[in-house]
Amino acid sequence: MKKKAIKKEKLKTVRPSGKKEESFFELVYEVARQIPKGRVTSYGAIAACLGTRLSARMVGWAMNGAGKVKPKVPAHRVVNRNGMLSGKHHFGEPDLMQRLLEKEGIKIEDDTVVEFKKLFWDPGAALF
DNA sequence: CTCCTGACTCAGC
DNA sequence: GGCTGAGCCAGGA
Repeated sequence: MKKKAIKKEKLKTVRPSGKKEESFFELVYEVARQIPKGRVTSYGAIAACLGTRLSARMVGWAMNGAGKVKPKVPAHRVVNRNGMLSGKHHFGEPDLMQRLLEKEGIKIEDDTVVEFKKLFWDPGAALF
């Protein structure tokens, strides 16, 4: 297990050379799709993985079309930094997101992922 | 073309 | 210790 060594990492300009001009959205989609089942991540983590943790908003915004793109993006595995299901209201039904997570073995309490810290999946460590 | 909002996060008060 | 403001990028009116 790796400790949280990502304290003040330098903002490395992650420029996927070779890849096409993938917009922030597509990058977010790709990362979100890499989330293993039974694991969750935060918007900031994805944003930070892309190099811009300040654009965490865009991550959430990108999720706006998560269920529209193909393959479908497991946006329900993406929560805010506190582990709270901030986007549950955008799944059509507020209980849908929680149900999906519980189906994967993730316990949800008070709209928050239990042991979120433990189930937290770091895209930066997993992909790189 | 311009303005604003939006599923976040950090820093400041 | 809680709330507010500012920053990010992209899409919609």
